[in-house]
Amino acid sequence: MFADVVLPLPLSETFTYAVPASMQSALAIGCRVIVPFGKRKYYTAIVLKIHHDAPQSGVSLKDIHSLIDSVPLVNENQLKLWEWVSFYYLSPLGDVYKAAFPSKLRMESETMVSALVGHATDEKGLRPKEKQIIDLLNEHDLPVKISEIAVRLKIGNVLPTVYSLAEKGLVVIHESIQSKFAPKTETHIFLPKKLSPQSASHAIGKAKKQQLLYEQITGIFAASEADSFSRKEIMALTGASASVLNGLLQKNVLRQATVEIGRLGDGAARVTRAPHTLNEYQQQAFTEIIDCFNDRKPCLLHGVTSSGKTEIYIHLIKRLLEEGKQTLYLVPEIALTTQLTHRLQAVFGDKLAIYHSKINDQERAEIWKKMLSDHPYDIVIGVRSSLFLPFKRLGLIIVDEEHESSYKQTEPAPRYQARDTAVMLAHLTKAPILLGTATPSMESYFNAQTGKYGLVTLANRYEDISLPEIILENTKELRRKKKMKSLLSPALISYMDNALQEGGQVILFRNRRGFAPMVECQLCGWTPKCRRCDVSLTYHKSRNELVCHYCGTTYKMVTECPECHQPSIEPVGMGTEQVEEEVARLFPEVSIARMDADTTRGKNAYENILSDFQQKKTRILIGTQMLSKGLDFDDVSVVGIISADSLLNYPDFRSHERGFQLMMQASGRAGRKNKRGKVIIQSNDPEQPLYRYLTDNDYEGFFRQQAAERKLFNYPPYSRLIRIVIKDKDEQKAEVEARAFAGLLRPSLHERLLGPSKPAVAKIQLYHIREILLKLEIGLSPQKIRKLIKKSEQRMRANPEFKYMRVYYDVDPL
DNA sequence: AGCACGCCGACT
DNA sequence: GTCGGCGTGCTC
Repeated sequence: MFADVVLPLPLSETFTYAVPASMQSALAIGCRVIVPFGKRKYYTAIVLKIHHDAPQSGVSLKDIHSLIDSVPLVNENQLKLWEWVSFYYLSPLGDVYKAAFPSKLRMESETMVSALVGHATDEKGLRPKEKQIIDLLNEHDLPVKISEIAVRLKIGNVLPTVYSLAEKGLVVIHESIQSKFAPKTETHIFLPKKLSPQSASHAIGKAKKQQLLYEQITGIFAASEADSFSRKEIMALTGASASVLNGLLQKNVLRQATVEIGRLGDGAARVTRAPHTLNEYQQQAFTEIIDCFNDRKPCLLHGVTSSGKTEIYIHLIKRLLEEGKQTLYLVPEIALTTQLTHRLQAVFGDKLAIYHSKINDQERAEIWKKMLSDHPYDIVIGVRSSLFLPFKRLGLIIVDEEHESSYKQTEPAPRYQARDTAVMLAHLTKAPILLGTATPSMESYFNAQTGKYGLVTLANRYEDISLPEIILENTKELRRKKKMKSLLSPALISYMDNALQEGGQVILFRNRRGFAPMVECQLCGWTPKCRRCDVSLTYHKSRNELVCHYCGTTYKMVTECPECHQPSIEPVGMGTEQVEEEVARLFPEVSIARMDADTTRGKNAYENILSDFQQKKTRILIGTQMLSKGLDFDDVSVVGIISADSLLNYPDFRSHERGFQLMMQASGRAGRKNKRGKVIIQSNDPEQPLYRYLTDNDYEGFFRQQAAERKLFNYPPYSRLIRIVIKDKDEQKAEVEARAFAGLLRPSLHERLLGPSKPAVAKIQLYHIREILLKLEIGLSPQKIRKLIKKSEQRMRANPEFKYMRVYYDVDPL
C-alpha cells in the first residue's frame, strides 16, 4: 500500500511513501503523517491519495514514519480547494498547504546532539571547533539542538563538525520530533451521576464543612446546565478551602479530571439582543437574496453605505443556524472586525469564532480542532485564510466588502484572491454565497450584469439618513488665485471650523504616510533612493529619517546634498504627517489623531485610536485608506479628501476604480442622524467625469463608463491577466531570462503576451524585476493556459543557462 | 525550504 | 590545514 502526500515545502509535486502494515487499516485521506524527507529531516505531511500502484522503477520509497491521526484533520472538500488554488493560482501545492493549515498542528524534526559519556578523556587531537562543541555539550549533559550550538558558540556550519565528532564516537546525533501544539488544560469538578444525595451525605459523615460545601456545590450544579465546573470556579463561588474540597474528592462524592480547554472566548460573549426587525427595503433585499440562492447563483448585494447590510447578514445567518448550518463570514482585515464582531456577538454570543491575522498560532490550532469537534463554531468571522477551516456543514458564505483589494494575497505564494476562492468553495460545498459591498468591484458587477451572479440592490440608507453633500474644490484654480494658503482649501477649513463648533468631528484622508513622499536637492535635483530598491525614500519628520516603503530600510536624513554639497535638501509632496502638522497649526486647541501604518504598529494601537475618536476624545482624525474601511462613527459631519488626484494618477488601469471606491467609502463615513454630512474633495482636475458620478452617487453610470474603457483596451473584466514575474540579482540576467521566456511563450499566445517590461519599481530587496503580462480572453481554457505556462517553464529550465531562473506567477493580479 | 557536496579564497 | 561562503542539485 502506498500513500501520496503533500509536504509543507514550496514544491508542486506530491511524494509517495510506502505504508507499513501496522498503519494500513487506520490510514485515511486527510490524516497527518510524519515522513522522512531528504537526508535527515522529518516533516508533517497530509495524505492526499492511498493506492496500490507500484511506483515507477528507479525510486526506492521510504516508509511513513508515523501516523498521527485516527480521524482526518482535513476533509476532502478542503483538499479539493487546496488543489484548485494550487492549479488556478499557479502556486506549489506545498505552499497552499502551508498557508491553509495552522503551523502549530505540524511537527518538524530538530537535529539534536548529545555527548557520549566515558569518552571525555579522548579529547586530544580535536580541532578547535570540535573542542568548542564538546565543551558545550559536556557543560549540559542533555541533548542540545544544532541551532542552539550555532547561536551559543556564534559559529555557523555546525553540522559537518558534529558529523566528524560522531564518527570519532564522541557524540550521538538524533532527530527529535516535537509537537508544537500544547493544549491548555484545567482541572474540572464533576458530580458522579449515580450518587443519591442520601448516600453522598452518608459517605461524607460528620465532617460539617464538607457537608455544607457539598450542598453548595450541588446547588450550583442544579442551577446550571453545565456538567462540570472548573476547580477555580468552584472555589471562587463557594469560598471553600482546598482541604475541604479535597476531602470531598477523597470520599468520591465529587470527581475531578483534567480537561482540555480552549484559549478562546472564555464564555465572555453573551447574547444581549435579538436581531433587529428589517425595514421594508431590507426585507425586500432579504427575499431577493433567498430567491437568488434558490437559483444556485452567487449573489451580489449592492447596498449604499449605511443601508443596513450587516443586519441582513445577521438574519441570513440566523436562518441558516436554525437549519443547523454553519456560516463563513469573510472580512477584508482586522480593521473591520472590532465593530462588526461586537455586533455579531451581541446576537450570536459564543457560537462565533474570530479568525484574523492578529490571533496567534496556538489559537488558530484551537479553532481548527474545535471546528472538527462535535460542537464546532456555527459562525466564523475571518480573513482570507479562514476559507481553509474544516467546516462540517457549511451552509452560507458571506464576503463582506467584496471589492476590497486585501482579499488578494500578494506576497508569499499562494497569491490567491479570497473572494474568488470563496466562490469556488461555495461551489464545492454547495453552499450559497453572498458578496456584499457599497462599491462593487468591476469584476463582480460585470458578473452580475452578464447573469453569472444574481444582483440585489439596496438603495436606501438606514433610518433615511441622507447621503452626504459632496463638494469639489478646484485646488489648481485656488492656487492660481493665490487662495490656497495651506494644504487645506479655505472652504474645507471653514467647514471644519463649523463642524467642530457644533460639536461634530472631522476625518481627513491622505493616501501617503510619512511627512513627504520624497526629498530633493533644490539646486541639482538629486534625490535619495533606497540602496536595495529602486524607489525614492519617504521623509518621516518625527523620526527625522528617510524610509523605504518597499523594504522598510531606514536611513539618516541628509541635510547636505552629496552631489553639489549645498544644504539645499527640501521635502517634496505631502503625507499624513505633514497634514497633521498643518491641521495642528490651523486648529491649535483641537485634539487630533493620526492613523496610518506608522501609528498603528502596537497591538492595541489601532483600537485605541478608534475608541478615542468614538468617545470624542479626539475630534479630528487624519489617516490613510485604512480609515475608509467600514467604520461607523455617529458624529462625523465633515470628511475631507486632501488630494484626490493622487488617488487617480497611478499608472494602472484600476486607478479610477480604486479612487472611486475609496472616495465613495470615505464619504459614507459622513453624516449624522439629523444632519446631512459634507464631503470636501480637493482636486486639481475636478472636470474628470468620475467626480460627476461621485457627486450624483451614480455607481451604475461610473461602471458603464469604466466598462467601456476596459473593453476598448481589453482589460478585466473583459479579459483575465496573468503576470509573470522574473527576478534576479543581476539586472542583465533578469533581462535575458525574461526575454527568453517571452520568446518561448509568444508563438502560442501572439498578441496576448505583453512585455517583457520593467515595472514601475524595477528593483526590490536587491532583486531586479522584469514582468511579462498575459491578457487572456474570457473564453480561453484555464487548463490549457496553465499547461502551456508550466511546460514552457520546464523547457526554460532544461537549458542550463536558465535552470535556476527565479520566476513566479500572479494570476488575476491587482 | 533544508541540506549536502564541491569548489574557492582567506586566514593563522 | 582549516574555515566560511556560495553555487548546484536533490528530496518519495
